[in-house]
Amino acid sequence: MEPMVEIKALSAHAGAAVTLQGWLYGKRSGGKVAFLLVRDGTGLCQCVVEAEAADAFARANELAQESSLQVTGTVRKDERAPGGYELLVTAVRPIQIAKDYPITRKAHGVDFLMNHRHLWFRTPRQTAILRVRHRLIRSMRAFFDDRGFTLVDTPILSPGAAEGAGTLFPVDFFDEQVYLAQTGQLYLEAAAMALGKVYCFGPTFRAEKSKTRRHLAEFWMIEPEIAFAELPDLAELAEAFITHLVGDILTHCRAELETLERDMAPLERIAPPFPRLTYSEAVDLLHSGEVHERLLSELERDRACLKQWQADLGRAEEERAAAKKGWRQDKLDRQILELRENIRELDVDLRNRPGHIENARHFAWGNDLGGDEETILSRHFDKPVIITEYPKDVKAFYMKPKPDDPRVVLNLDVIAPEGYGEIIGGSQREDDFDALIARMEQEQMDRAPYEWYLDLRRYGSVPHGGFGLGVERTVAWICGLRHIRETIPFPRMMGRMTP
RNA sequence: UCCGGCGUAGCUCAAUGGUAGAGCGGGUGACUGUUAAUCACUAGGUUGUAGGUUCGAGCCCUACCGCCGGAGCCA
Repeated sequence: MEPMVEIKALSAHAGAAVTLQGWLYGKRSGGKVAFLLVRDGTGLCQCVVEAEAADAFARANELAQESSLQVTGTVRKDERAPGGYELLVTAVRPIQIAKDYPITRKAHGVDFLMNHRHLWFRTPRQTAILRVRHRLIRSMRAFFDDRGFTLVDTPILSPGAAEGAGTLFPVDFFDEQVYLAQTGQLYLEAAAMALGKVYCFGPTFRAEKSKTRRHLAEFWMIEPEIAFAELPDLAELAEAFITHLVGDILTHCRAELETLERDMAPLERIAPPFPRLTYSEAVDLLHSGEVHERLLSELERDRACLKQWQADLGRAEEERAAAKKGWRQDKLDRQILELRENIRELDVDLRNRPGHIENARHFAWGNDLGGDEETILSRHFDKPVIITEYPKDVKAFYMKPKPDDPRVVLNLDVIAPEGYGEIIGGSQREDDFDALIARMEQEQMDRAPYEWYLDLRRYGSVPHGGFGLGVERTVAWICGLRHIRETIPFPRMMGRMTP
């Protein structure tokens, strides 16, 4: 038999007879010629079956969308073929004939697609996202591996613990109530005292009842932890880390980003130094006339934009009504759907916006920065923003207060550009035994389960810290996705457990 | 938990309170270098559920269920 070839390698076999195996992505057929669009996970290839190849032609006509098959033929360069190469078919071998494949090559709604997630990710857009995710994870691990970090796996089952117990998933562990981990951090601190620089990478679980485009109940997080590191070291590491990730995706996943129609210009700008401001400076910025003016002018601009879109929609609908059947109508349908969705979204946004602007202007020092504030701050810059030194009261017990201003802690958040929200959260940890237990008492925490953790402060405590980066939010940002649910093969979120 | 929006054919959507429709997909046939092909024919419905108002409800009212995304919380 002819050599089995992957579609991505077709160009190296021009003129040769080869066999492809894969699935039928689409088909156009007629009396004298059939075009099979075959995908194999590495690419798409148009396979031309002419009626003279009678057996192949007959079999080609039996195939429906997503049937599995092998096709043999001669590779040839052709301008008209997507990808530039096509296969002139001599034999078609169906493996299994699919019937009534539910996802057609037309528009579908989110709920329908989510219910068919197991099939949905066969489409070019979804496979592009999954490839970016893969490359991103590989880049993340390479970044730490190349800098002398050791991967340490932390447990997924963890004893209750006090911190935000309300947001954990309870699990029955031999009649004992334990929880799914929401971070590996405490264990990682122990590992850092053994190995110096460590990281963990794994799933993490949050039972927050959040149904937004930024939330998953189960997501993946990579967390470095470093002995002898202070807040500025962490900020520098986070900056280098993100720069590395974006650069790596831009070099290795251009085709995928093009498939996703991601505007790459904002990504090309990602380079050190990132803007850094303290929480207090961020609050001042929110209060500033400069920001207020900008928000108001953006509001005006977006209102004009809404009107423009509504006009576009009206025009498209008129044109749709007048259009003849066929691809022209099809294209208009797509435009209309997209416009409607954008309009609905912007309309809601515009109605909420004046309130947000007022909230920002009167934001009180001491509150945690919410999604709106983050968005406002991130829109003020065109790179990720590092915000440090939040009020102690809104942060976790293990964060080290700033020596000369104990109202705040030595923490950092990194806010992604373009409104994608917080992608990194971390801190320098409290390394002093007495200060740590004082804080735990303040929070009325039960000390017993933490004795092992306190040992780290008893035996050779050193300044240290780390952060966690959310994989899915980072994928969503880099790919420019509207929703985080597309960034993970099988999303787990409130109200969604299948498939 | 709160706020807002939406539930009509397998899918995406139409339908002044007055005979439930289109496109796609499925089926049958025709046609051919097609690009989410095209043309003709065809099958396909308890309008989310339960009440109510009305001569008459897909449309109005009430409750519930489901979905969407925003707040809170967070990566």
